[in-house]
Amino acid sequence: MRQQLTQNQQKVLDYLKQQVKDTGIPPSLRTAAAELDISHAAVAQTLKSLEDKSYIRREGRYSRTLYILEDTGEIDAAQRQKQIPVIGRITAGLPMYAQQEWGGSLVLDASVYPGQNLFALKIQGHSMKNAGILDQDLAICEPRQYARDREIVVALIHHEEATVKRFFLLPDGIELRPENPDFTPQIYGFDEVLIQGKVIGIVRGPQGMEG
Amino acid sequence: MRQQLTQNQQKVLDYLKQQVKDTGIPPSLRTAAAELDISHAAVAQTLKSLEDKSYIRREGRYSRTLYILEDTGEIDAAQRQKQIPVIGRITAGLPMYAQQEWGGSLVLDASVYPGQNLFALKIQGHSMKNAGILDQDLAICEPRQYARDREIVVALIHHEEATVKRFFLLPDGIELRPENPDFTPQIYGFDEVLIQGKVIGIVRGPQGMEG
DNA sequence: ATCAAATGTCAATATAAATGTAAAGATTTT
DNA sequence: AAAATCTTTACATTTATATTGACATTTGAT
Repeated sequence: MRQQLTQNQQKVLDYLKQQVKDTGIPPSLRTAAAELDISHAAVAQTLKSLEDKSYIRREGRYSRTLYILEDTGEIDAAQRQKQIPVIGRITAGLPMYAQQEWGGSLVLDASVYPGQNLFALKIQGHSMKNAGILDQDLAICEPRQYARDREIVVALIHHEEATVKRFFLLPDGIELRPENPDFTPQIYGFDEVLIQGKVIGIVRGPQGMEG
Repeated sequence: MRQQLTQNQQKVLDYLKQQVKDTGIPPSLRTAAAELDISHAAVAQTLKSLEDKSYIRREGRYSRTLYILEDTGEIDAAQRQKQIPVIGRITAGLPMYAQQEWGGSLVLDASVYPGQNLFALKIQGHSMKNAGILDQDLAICEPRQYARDREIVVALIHHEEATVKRFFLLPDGIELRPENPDFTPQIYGFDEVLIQGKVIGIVRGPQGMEG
């Protein structure tokens, strides 16, 4: 939902719309200023406000182009919102119970991530780098007690160490394979690994983009 | 556990929540006062009580920001949600902001992605694989006409081709470097490249996890 | 290509409107 | 009695609006 406009901002926007409709091109600052009976710099400031509020868009530093954005009328945002818990960080050695600790919650788009009882897990380490999963990413997970071959899963090893790896079913056990040549695949017996969920997505924020 | 609210405090809090849900921003004291049919100072006093009981949080001495808190102490999900447009294809000639090119919108967590006028761009291809950016990912971008060295940016080449690459400023031009040995860095003159934004995050859905 | 005109930007400053704060005291609720 | 609520009024701060002038860039005519 766009922020509401002040009276003045609405007036300027109306004028812009009218001009574009009449002449096909937006007016210059000084033309608009003369018409609205204010200074050109005042117009520039109001345009800045309009852009901040997403009613118009401009580009370049000295470009004269200006686009008027229509309301997309997308009223379904509230319905598409989904809130999921972020499970506390997974440090090797910590028992799973400790991971129930509150790591906050995350709002995401329900149309991108369908499913119920999803949870998020903060990735620690670079073992899945080649699968496009980096340190500090949030892995969006769907709870699951089983896994299919080649799926990326959250697995609990020896009931204490949780990890995100690619899953392979072997005749006599389970292989958890990292996606990074610096790490080696590990093979476990069926009773050593508990599948906790399947990774269905990734959310990476600004901090994660800096590495 | 938070202290219980009085009837009046609950009423004011409900009103605040409704406003945030409807308009996206909390009302001013006097707007709320008019709506609740009391004086603005009365509203201020109730807000004080609500803050003491940790149902809301405000900051600064004269700041207008107000956060509605969940019982976990986090900012309310409705207030954290942000809707941004998804840029579909970038077609020759047309600017990104030509609304017809929008491919819908995306809901995301404002506390993860701060900033105004963010937009999302669907990644095409594997050229940024080693930066953890895969085909079909949604790159969350902050609009910017410039870039600093080593930042990952959205660049428009020859006014028609939009691409996501790592940016390097050379003495006599711009290098756009892929993060994938199968691709080669490209060097352009200053007038061949338009920076459109900086990539501040990634959202990957279930489809993107299958490759 | 060159140059003048038109245009957009920026900074400093000023003013008005909107908004938040505080104090003092009255009324109501618990 | 104590706490919560309310009103009025004065004041402080922020935000929106406006002006002026110097400057950078683009446009268009020559």
